[in-house]
Amino acid sequence: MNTPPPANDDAAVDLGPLAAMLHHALRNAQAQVLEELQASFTAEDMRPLPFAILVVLARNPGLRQIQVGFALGIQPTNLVPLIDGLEQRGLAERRVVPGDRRARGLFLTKLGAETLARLEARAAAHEARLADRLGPGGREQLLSLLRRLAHPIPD
Amino acid sequence: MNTPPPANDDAAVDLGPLAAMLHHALRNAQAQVLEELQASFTAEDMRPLPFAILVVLARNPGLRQIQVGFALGIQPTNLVPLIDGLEQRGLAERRVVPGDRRARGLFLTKLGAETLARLEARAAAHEARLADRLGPGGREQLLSLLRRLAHPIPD
DNA sequence: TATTGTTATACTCTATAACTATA
DNA sequence: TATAGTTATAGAGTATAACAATA
Repeated sequence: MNTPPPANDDAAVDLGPLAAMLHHALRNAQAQVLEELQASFTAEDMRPLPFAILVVLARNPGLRQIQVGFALGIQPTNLVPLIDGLEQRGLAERRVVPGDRRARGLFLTKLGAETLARLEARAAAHEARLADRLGPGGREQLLSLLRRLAHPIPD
Repeated sequence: MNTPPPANDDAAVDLGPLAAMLHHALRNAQAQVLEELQASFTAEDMRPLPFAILVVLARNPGLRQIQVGFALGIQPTNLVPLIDGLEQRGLAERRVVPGDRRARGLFLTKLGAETLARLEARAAAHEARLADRLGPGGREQLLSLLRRLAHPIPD
């Protein structure tokens, strides 16, 4: 994204209630963090969304597409081209599931596992940089608050 | 978005490092908050991005497109169809700027100001709901942490 | 009848390149 | 030569409807 006010202008624009809206703050923070993570992935020609799929496949080999989609908030229909891409690059593969001929079990290839190891190292380094920016305890507190927002909570 | 794990499944999927990544938490929280804000805007047939433009125009009448884009992190080229939409709906208008015949000053119409008032009320109500979910002081703390993420900070 | 995966399609948001009319 | 706005275009990401194969 065209990251917003790098806080350097003189004749500042009055943002009114936007300045105090969580939606606005989330949008800006997410855009910045996404851009940084993407930048740290360019050397591997990878993006955050397919990376997330690789992470899930590594921990849950044989998972079906519908389950992967559910875990990551991706609709089955939108998952198809993402899996296609990973398969074409030789990072993941679809295999038939013994008991159910409709389903496809998803697996990381050897290349996929090796690539993922490098990607996770890059992601961890980025996360450490973010933690630095947030100060002691800031990251954990932020994660906790974000999780409360993510779940509507039947209160 | 297809909001992810509503925390009700039994055979949970292992998300590995994703579960502790700020990018992932931001994505989920942003998707949920965006969806809620959009839902609260549907009665006015409005979306968060053009709403943000209306807010800025209300506080900064006569602002040029390039300045609006800079304030909101929208490229001039992507702003054009957004302003077109607001203009076609009679909510905002482009006027010639006295000193510079290249530029366009942006203004809210009367209808735009009236519509915005209703939208801001809806946005404020949503914000209050989010604050409830975050507990005492949670919202302010979250805003502070998010702002630290949004600015790379030349440290 | 329901489920898994798929195709087709559309809309929103963001991105780059190149153009116009001014300055 | 640079700037404000614009057009054209492309790529992600997300959304719905409908279908084939299978359960």
